[in-house]
Amino acid sequence: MAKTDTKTQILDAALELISQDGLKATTTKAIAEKASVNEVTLFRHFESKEKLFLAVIDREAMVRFEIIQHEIEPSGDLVNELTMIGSFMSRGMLGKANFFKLMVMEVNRYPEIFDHIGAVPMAAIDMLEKYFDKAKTMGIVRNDVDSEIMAIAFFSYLFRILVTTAFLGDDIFMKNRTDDGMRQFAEIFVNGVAKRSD
Amino acid sequence: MAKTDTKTQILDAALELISQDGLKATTTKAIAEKASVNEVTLFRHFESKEKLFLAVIDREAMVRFEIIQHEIEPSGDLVNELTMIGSFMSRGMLGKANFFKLMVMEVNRYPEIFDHIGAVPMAAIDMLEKYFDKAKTMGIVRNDVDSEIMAIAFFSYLFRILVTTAFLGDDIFMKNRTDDGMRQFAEIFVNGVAKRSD
DNA sequence: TTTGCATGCAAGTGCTTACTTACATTATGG
DNA sequence: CCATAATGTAAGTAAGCACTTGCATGCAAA
Repeated sequence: MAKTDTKTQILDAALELISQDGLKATTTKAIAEKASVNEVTLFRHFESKEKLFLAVIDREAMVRFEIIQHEIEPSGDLVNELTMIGSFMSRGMLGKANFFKLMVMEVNRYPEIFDHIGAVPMAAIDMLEKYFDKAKTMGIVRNDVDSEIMAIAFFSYLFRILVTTAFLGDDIFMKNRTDDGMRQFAEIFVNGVAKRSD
Repeated sequence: MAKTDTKTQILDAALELISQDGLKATTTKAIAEKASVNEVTLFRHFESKEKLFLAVIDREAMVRFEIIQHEIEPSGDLVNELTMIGSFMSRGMLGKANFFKLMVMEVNRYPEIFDHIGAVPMAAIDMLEKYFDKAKTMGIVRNDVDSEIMAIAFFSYLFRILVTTAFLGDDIFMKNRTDDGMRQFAEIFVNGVAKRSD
């Protein structure tokens, strides 16, 4: 087996187990077993459990989703577009749910993780903010509310899905209605819950 | 020192430390020190670290906030009322942030915790749902969207505050604008972000 | 074939930590 | 003031775990 493959296997196993049980409760023996390698091999590659842990973070933090990078031009149909953006971002973030949980659980003991946790959410909020800014200039979104607040409000719904899925296995509040819920949320977000006078 | 006081001190210390570092990473010695009690006393009261942990959960799960129990009659001013309800619920939940974090971190190893995690959120969502139902009959809220979806959408904003505060120390997204943000969010939630034609 | 490198295997070391035991000390209520 | 219960102190035990060492094995390139 090539060296790089072994390393990858160990990193994968470490990510999965540490995100499940926490760093302290995860043994190097268990990681090695999950990676189908000898425990000694683990130490030969990473020296210590802590360095392995930090290597996991380094590797995962590298992979940004390009997904969120590019900006989106508002088309006019806010509800439809936000439904798609929301579903898209949600899927992207859920792909990193394990890593998110791992960081959040260990940030107390490793404060240097802190900045990584916010990175993806901040990028998502940033993209949404720009989207709303453009929609304002197009005259389809209100001018009297800060775009960042809009972005954070919208993002909060996605964040709830991420957190519940990462920590509890699935969206315990929406259960199996998550997909349908996104459209209904977008509807509320765009038009509000208040009854229109017209 | 009376027996009950000692027990309480140990339970308090255990809650604080375990919610910080996780069960496995928290030592009985550290808990005893924080509680200003001898380590042996801890074992005399709780037999084992695990039983102490479960005792913490039992105690905390007992204290429901009556806060959320009673229903609220919509007054007509949705934005103002939801701002107040949101701030109120948020404060109530933040008072249990440590316990929330503890449960969420250990639920993988102790699945029996699961039901406790959802209890408070479900109660909050339930109350909001009833609130929107009543507001519908009063004709101030749209009838074409499910009240539960509305409740979950609104709750998601509170949930984000809870999670970020519990795990990261404060609301990293809204930073120091949390209070002001609640009103702006309520505004968006009630009236939507779309520009009105009228 | 040979050399070197990655891995496996077996055994062990030293430290931490949950938990115990035996005894001394303090506090409290009758 | 005495009896009893609660707590402190000191020391130790047993187990788990991170990490090491020495050696054998297989594999791939020269």
